[in-house]
Amino acid sequence: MTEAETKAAKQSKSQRAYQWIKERIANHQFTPGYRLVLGTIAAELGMSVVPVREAIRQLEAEGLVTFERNVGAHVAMLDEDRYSASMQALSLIEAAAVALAAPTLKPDDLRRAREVNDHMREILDPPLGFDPHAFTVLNQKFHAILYRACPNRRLIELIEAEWARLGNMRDSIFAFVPDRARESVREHDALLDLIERRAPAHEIEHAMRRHRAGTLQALLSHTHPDQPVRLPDL
Amino acid sequence: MTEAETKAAKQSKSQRAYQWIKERIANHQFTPGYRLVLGTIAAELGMSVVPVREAIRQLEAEGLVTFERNVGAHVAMLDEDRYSASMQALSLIEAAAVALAAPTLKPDDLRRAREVNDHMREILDPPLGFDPHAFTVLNQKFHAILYRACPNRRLIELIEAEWARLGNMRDSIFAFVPDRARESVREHDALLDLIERRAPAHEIEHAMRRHRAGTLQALLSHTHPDQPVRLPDL
DNA sequence: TGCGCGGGTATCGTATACGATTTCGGATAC
DNA sequence: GTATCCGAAATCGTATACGATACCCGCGCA
Repeated sequence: MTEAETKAAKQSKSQRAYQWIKERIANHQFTPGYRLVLGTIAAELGMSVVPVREAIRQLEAEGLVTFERNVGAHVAMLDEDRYSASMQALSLIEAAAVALAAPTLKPDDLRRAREVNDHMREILDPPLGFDPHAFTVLNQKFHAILYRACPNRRLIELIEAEWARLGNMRDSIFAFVPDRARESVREHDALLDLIERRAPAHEIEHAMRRHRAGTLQALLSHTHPDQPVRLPDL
Repeated sequence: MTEAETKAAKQSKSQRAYQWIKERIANHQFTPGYRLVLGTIAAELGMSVVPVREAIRQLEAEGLVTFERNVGAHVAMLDEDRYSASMQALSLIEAAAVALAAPTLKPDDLRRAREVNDHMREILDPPLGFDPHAFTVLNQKFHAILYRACPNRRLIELIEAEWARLGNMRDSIFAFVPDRARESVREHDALLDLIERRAPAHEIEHAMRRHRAGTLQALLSHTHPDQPVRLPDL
């Protein structure tokens, strides 16, 4: 038995189910609204329904899954209002985290962030067409470098939980609004400049809020081209 | 069968267990570190262990309970660092929520908030000694009036989840540091003034952050009188 | 043709049962 | 007297079983 197998065996089945389902949701193998049938999942994982139910309860508490008595579980579907609210919450929390992280960021972190952002810039105009998924992955990486340096662990947890909640739709934005990608890269540069020159925390926080809000705004104006700006901003 | 009973019967046992345990934690009937034995709770509630396990898993996901494989569940115990981090997160999120809520607060809301705060001031110097618990209840009420008006529902959810997480220790602060209560009442007044005169959002947000941070600071200096200020503030 | 109505099936909710793991106390050796 | 080991008791983890509920579909009736 390998080390990995030993470790896996040590994990409870309910934990395995939890991770398995969460992974599929993150992957988009289970898309919003998808029905999670206890028996089917249990069979697929070679376990009984009990651990699967527990896993689903946990996911429900995290907001990734909705659960209805005597009906079943579905991958959570965020309507537009909820999505906007969640995105704004993420924006506010992440901005604070990055502002707190800024003074502790090492030159090496900044260098890595710049590398990622340069890579993002490079794939903006590729020979074979823009790849929104690749861009999104890099974008996430860029943000993570910044907020993960935050000394407040709880904020990091909250950011990542919210990030997971938004999961699905979040990724599609650069597919819908490729112009926003270009703008994002510029804003990333500006943000790194602010951090590098040790700008005051409130400036960094503000820049970060505007950056996230801009992305949300872009998505909203795309889905409702007729409606005016309506972000209740801070 | 009464209406209430019908409704109760319609709820799943796992939901009842969830609420029952959560209530006890909020009550301090189950204090941090208290061991939650599945069988005992199940017997007390007249159900089997399965629903109780589910309930505990949900509470674990919310951070109110810790769970260790093959060992059992305990009411979550926050060490000081975690507590500070969580409190700071609450401070940041609530400040944003109140800043967003401020423009929408009706004169009636403000009047109610003032009433609560006046009540808090009254019980600062009572004939029979200061009652920190009563003060805490009013304090919570005061804060809730403000942040509940926030148009962003998700922020409200996050605030209340964090509030529940902090639950236990949070309440004891005014018992430890009664002077902070006096200061709190003054800050509440100042905050209401800002809101009433429609101060810019960032001023309200800042005042709110300082208010919460001040309370945390008071608690920290109380538990470590020798140590200097060390709040990584925004 | 359209609309209830009833029954069958899929799925959920929970109890019970039992093997697995940890914990704790006592016996034994030093 | 202290440390260590062993076994019993407590508790956890999960499978299985079965009643309860909701959903689907076809039938009868208007």
